[in-house]
Amino acid sequence: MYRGRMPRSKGDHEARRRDVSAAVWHVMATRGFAGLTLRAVAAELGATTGLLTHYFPTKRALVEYALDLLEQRTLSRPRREAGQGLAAFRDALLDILPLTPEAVDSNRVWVSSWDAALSDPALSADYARKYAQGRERLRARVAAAQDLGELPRGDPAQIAAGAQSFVLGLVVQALIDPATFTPERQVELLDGYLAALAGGGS
Amino acid sequence: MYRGRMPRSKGDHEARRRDVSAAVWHVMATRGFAGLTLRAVAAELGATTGLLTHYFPTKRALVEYALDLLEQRTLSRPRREAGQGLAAFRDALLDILPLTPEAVDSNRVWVSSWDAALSDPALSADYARKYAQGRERLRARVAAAQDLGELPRGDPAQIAAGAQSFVLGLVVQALIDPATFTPERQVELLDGYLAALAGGGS
DNA sequence: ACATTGACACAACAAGTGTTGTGCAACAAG
DNA sequence: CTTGTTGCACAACACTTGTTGTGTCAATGT
Repeated sequence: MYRGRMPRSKGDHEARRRDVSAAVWHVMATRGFAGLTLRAVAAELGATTGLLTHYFPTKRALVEYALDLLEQRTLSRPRREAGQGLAAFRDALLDILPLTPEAVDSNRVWVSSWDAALSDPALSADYARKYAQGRERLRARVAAAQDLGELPRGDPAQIAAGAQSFVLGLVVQALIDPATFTPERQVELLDGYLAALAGGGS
Repeated sequence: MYRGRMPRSKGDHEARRRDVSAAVWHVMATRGFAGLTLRAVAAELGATTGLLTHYFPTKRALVEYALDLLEQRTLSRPRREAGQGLAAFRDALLDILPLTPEAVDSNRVWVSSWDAALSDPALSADYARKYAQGRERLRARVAAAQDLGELPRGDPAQIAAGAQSFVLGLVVQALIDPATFTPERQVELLDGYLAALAGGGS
């Protein structure tokens, strides 16, 4: 006996894949990477596992697609771009922090996936590449700020790497202890860091 | 038919529990939290799952014991204590970084457990508490450095929180991309950070 | 109107999981 | 030597997991 819901019309294959991926995203954000099971995703979607295997041959393919989509969405999200030089550098760092609920979810997924990434050399290398790209973007902004005289001279790549570490650690702290690391506190800490970089005023 | 190995003599119950926990530790460091299975631990130990259930009623108890032991061992490990003031602050931060293979393993286990911690409010609160303790210890060292005039005035708690974020992010980067973030590079980045804190010299 | 095809539900599968129970060996106490 | 007790192997358990196959509905092309 068939008691399924009305299926989608044809032709929106890719759109449906994104729907599925969104469900994956939500399950990961709430239950963590370890709690990411096909049946949980299906339940989140109000469907069965048959739907999932229809759109993705294997679980790994599903997760990879979801992570790629997350990265792509992260890259194309609306960014702050209020200023130039040091302000632009600050904006880029603020964009990483979990200051909004959506950003919290994204970072949550991110951190959760580290466990799997550290056990899988291929994934690990992929992550290393993505972080290196992020560092390169930061480096360009550091150099621009230096040209404007807003940051002291010094290897911009090293400054970028340090700033990336700083916000990355801040992300982790904010996720684990959101009560202490409120959005205001995060911004405060970041500004303190930038002030120290700029030259040590109080 | 019984073909078991020679069992230990009696009375070393707690010692055997630590052996088991060491195996847990190793499995977590190599296969990640997701790969931590009772049979994997048993195999690592050259035993069966029956041994594990003999010493621990449930898997959760086993993991909790292993994590507690990790924390305890981390707290009681030999620490650098070369100097005072800013040097002591630096030493405390260096102690966190994965500069040695053992420290890499410890941090590896740590990062792996974040996934589970973020999905479990109780664990999450526990981690938040531990991090807060670490911050408090750092705060004391910051204050001491300020008293010596080696660090400029400013809220020592905020400086400690920032430094903790910095090293924490550096830990993650070093684990994911050890080729880029070699021990020397890590120390270099940390010293750059401290130099910026101290007042912005190149 | 009919055939085809895409979109799923549903059930079953093998493999792996944590857990439980039974039983044997070695030690310790009487 | 007997008798308990500890330390563990071994096997079976109920369950969850990813995966596969089959069947049925709705949409589409002809």
